[in-house]
Amino acid sequence: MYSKELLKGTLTTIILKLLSHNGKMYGYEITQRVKILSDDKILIKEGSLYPALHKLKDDGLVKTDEEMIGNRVRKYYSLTDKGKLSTEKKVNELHQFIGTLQNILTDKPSLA
Amino acid sequence: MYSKELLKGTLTTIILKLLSHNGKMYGYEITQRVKILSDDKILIKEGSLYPALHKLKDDGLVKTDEEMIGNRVRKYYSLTDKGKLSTEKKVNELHQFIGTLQNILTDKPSLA
DNA sequence: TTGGTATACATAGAACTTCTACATATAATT
DNA sequence: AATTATATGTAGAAGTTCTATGTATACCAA
Repeated sequence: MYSKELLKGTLTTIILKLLSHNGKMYGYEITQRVKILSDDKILIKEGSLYPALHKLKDDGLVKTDEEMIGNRVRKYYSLTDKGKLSTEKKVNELHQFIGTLQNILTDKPSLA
Repeated sequence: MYSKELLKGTLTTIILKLLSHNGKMYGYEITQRVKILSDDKILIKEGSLYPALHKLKDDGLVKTDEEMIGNRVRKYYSLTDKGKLSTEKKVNELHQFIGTLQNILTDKPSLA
């Protein structure tokens, strides 16, 4: 399990990227997918996930549709067009940030 | 300039790594070094840097010594033994986190 | 049938980091 | 004389994620 602080700033991008890759997902599914992809090192809590999803919806980046699974409602999230554009930008930015971080961790100028 | 949130959780590790690499540095020097290493994309503000440095000192990871430069005091920061151990751990953790992030951004399981 | 675990969504309030904005002061440049 | 760069620092705001809790269904084992 990573230090909690590391995830800050990346959670939204992670969620968007997973939705982009998988079309539509529901909340619990996202937590499980991240758990698997991170080899159990990133465990997203409900208190992190749902506020993040609600904010994405408020911002118009994702939309929801509900399906009945047996007796209960499952809420699927998927990207809007605006969300698709935003995902691309955020993923690019994160890739660049990772590159910059690696420069710093080796203390080499970016130009090298 | 990156979205501000991305830096969260990595600033302390960046500071420690720079101190590890350079022996001793003063605050302003750290901001300038990060500016160069990040190609102007990470601009650490005083309000971020000094609280972070003070916390590192409170936690015993860095120590300070002051030098007179002309009429003014310059405060140099350097790693304690505890700080050196901590730096190694944090840098390793950050490298692993970056690897995990890259897996997620390509949506591949860690084991692959 | 009781208890525990997994699934599934959600909120309130705490904790933490970084930011904006401000304050202070010297040195160098225009 | 005014501005910019150097240099350290604090107060309070903003933002994200976490802990803890609540609700409910489904499944399995004892």
